[in-house]
Amino acid sequence: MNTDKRTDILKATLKLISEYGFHGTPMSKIAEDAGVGAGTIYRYFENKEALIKELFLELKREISVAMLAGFSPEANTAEIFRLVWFNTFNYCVNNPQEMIFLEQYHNSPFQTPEIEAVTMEYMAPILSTLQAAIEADEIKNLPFEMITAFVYDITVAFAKRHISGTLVMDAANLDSAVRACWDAIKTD
Amino acid sequence: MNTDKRTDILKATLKLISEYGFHGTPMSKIAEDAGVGAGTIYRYFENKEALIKELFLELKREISVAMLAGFSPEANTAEIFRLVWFNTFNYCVNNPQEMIFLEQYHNSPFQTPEIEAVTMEYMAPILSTLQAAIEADEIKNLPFEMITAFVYDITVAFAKRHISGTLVMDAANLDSAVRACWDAIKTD
DNA sequence: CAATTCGGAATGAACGTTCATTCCGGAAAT
DNA sequence: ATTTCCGGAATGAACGTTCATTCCGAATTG
Repeated sequence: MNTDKRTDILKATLKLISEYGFHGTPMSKIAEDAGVGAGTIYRYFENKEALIKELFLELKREISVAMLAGFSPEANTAEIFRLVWFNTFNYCVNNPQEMIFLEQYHNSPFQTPEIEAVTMEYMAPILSTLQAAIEADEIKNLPFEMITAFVYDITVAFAKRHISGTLVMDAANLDSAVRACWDAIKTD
Repeated sequence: MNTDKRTDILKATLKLISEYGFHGTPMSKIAEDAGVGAGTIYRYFENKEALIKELFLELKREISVAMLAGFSPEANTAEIFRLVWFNTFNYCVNNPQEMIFLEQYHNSPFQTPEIEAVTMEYMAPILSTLQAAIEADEIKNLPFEMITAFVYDITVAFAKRHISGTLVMDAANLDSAVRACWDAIKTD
């Protein structure tokens, strides 16, 4: 476990920032939690901002991979939708720290324009499938950025409520939720 | 304009925090921007955290009032939905600083459980109307916290994309968006 | 094989800066 | 005259970052 200090530092950063926020977690605490000296962090990351950004990019890649897990272009469109939707929801619920960090970063004044480009890059594999579904008149002709809202943003909103206990997403509620989102974008 | 220093301080706080974030805006800058001495802030607010919390509560009330503006229980359910949806979207687009601040606060580790209670309190007027629409089988029998996601969370997501230029919400896109959200919750 | 040298990884005390908050002399109001 | 309000310099704690030093395994030497 102590062979890769870089990983230890990233893990500590994720844990602390998801709980205490960016300004609530000093570098000294990160060092302590990671079991390294304060100066050691600067052997792996240029500064605090770079550390946070690298963590963000790593988690963005991780959640994107999770969202598209098991995706195959041949499947039925409705089934693809459910798959990706549940993938997203499950990642958030099973990785609350990661989700909280991502949302915090997303809503912080770091640099918004770059983020969307990264998202698009990771979602590329599914783009042509969506386009085909639109042409086959299975789903409405909506911009990709609008469709993502029904798979990502709203799913994260549900996951947040579930984690905070505001809205318990049991099997019935989950089914209602994914159905509603599908009704939003399907044709008819 | 200078009679109410409290308001000046809140305005400066909103402007600076929406641009630079919580830790990016020192009290000294807020004082400077509000045109008051640094110590004066502490005559109106106990400390920085209290100042930010009061601003949040004030904005939460403001956006809630805006969301329900023009609402009358007698109207058609679909029309009520469109009204509230557009109210929400327009508030966000016309008050980007307020929206950014609210989202930042919402995703910060201040105190999440209390926030939802405040939201519910302000949304109370529309609750019985929603319940009636469910009983009349006009909309699906979904928990209130699920319906809010299709009015608030997803609308904010669209507003964010619109402001950042990722997805220009012209008349056509707006209509598509509100239609999709309505399709999500309406009965077949 | 033992002793010595070497170099980069790791350390954490120290530094300079920034910040939230306090304090107090003076201005304004009553 | 007395009370209330205000400003901004002063304060001290906390922070990110640096850097002189230590540590340690591997390479080199005798």
